[in-house]
Amino acid sequence: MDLADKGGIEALTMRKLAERLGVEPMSLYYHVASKDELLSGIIGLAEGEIEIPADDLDWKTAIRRMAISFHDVLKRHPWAASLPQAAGVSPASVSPARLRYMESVLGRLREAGFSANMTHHAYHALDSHIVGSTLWHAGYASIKGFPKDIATTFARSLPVETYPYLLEHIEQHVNPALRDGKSEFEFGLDLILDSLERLRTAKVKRTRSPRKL
Amino acid sequence: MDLADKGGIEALTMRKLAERLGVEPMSLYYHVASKDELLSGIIGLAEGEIEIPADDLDWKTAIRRMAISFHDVLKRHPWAASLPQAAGVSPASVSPARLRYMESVLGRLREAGFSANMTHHAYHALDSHIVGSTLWHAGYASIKGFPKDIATTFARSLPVETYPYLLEHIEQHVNPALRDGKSEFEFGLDLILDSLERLRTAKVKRTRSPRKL
DNA sequence: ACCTGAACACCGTTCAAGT
DNA sequence: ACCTGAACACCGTTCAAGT
Repeated sequence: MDLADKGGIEALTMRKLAERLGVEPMSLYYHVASKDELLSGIIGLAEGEIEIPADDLDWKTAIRRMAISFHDVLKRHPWAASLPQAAGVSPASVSPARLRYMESVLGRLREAGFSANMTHHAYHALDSHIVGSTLWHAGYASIKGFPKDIATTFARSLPVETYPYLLEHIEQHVNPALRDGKSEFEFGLDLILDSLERLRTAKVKRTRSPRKL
Repeated sequence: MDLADKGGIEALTMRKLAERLGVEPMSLYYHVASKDELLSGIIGLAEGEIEIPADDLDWKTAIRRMAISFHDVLKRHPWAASLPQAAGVSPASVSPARLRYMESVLGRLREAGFSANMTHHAYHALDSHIVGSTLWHAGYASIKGFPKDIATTFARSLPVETYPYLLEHIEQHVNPALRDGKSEFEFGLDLILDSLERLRTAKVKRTRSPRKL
C-alpha cells in the first residue's frame, strides 16, 4: 500500500492505486471510507519511522535527535509534509505514532524543568521549524532540471543594483563551498534549542538560589 | 480576480472562476497559460501586502515586523502558504513582491554585521518558521465545528497514563488562560531572533576589541 | 466478505472555429 | 483581439448488484 506512492510522486490517485493492486477503483471503498482516510493512513505509516531515542539522553540531545529524525522522515516522504494541510485534518486522524512523538517531546521539555507554558510554545516552535524546513526543501528539490543551472540563469536575469543581497543568497545556494558544514535545517534548529537552553538555565538559577542574587 | 477566492476557500477552480466572471472556462486560457500561472499570480498579489518598514529601525525590530506582517498576510490568505508547494515552483514564478521582501530581510541582516553564511542560515530559519507556523495555524483553524469541543472530546478519548503531557498540551490550547500573552508565532520568532542577536553581539565584541579578551 | 458495472458530478486543457 | 463548442483524458464517490 505504502510502496505504491513512494516510487511515484503525488500522482497517487484512487484509480491508479486500484490499477496497481489489480482491482477496480470502487473496490477500495470497501476497505476505506474515503481518500482522506487512506492518506491519513499512509501518513501514519511514515510517522512510524520517527526515531524516539533512549531515556538516558539529556533533553537537548534527545529533542535534537527526534527533530532530525522527523525531518529525515519527511525528506524521505515529502508528501507527508504537505498532505496534512490539504487532507482533512481532524484530531481523530492523527496517527498513534505522531501522538507518541508529541508525548515524547513534550515530556522531555517538562522533565527538563520547563513550565507548561514554555513547553507549549517550545513544542510549536520546533514543529513549525520542522514542517517549514521540509516544505522548503521539498519545493527546492522538486524543481525540474538542474537546479543550479536554473538558479544561475535566474540570477543573471536580476538587476544587480536592486537585488545585491538576494544575488549573494542565490550564490550561496549554487556554490555550497560558501557555506559551513551545518545544514539549513540544523542551523535553525540550534537557534531554537540554544534560546530554549538559555531560558531554562536562567530559570533554574533563579529557582536554586532565590536569595543569592 | 483575487476577490474570487478570498470569499470561498480552496474551491478555486478554472470552471468556477470562469462562471464567476460570466465567461466560458476555456476563455481563461487566452489570458493565462495554465492554472499554475494563475495561482502564481494571485500569490504574488498576496505577497504584495507584506509591509516593508522604514529604514530607520534597527535590524531586529525591522525583521520582526516584516516576519509578523508576512505571517499576517498568510493568515489572511491561507492558500498562499500551502499553494507554493503544490503549484509548480519555479524561480521565474516568484513574485517581485517576494523578491523585494527577501532582499529587504537579507539586507537588514548583512548590514547588521552578519556574515554571508550566517545571513543565509538566518533567512531560512525565519522563512521556515513563518511558513511552518502559518500552515499549522491554517490547519488548526480549518477544523470544522467548534475546535474546543472537538479537542476536548479527543482529549477524553486518550488514556491519561500514556499521554499525560499531551493532555496538558491540549488543555493549553482549549484554555487560553493557561498561556501568557505572546502568540505561538511570536514566541518562536523571538527564540530565533534572540539567538541571532547573541551570535551577533558575540561577533561584534570579538571584532571591536580582538586583544582585550 | 469482497468485488464490480454503470453512472454522477466534477476536473484542467487543446484546438479549430467563430465574431 | 477576444471568446466558444466540442472533445479528451482524467478525477472521487455512490449504490445496487453480483459471487
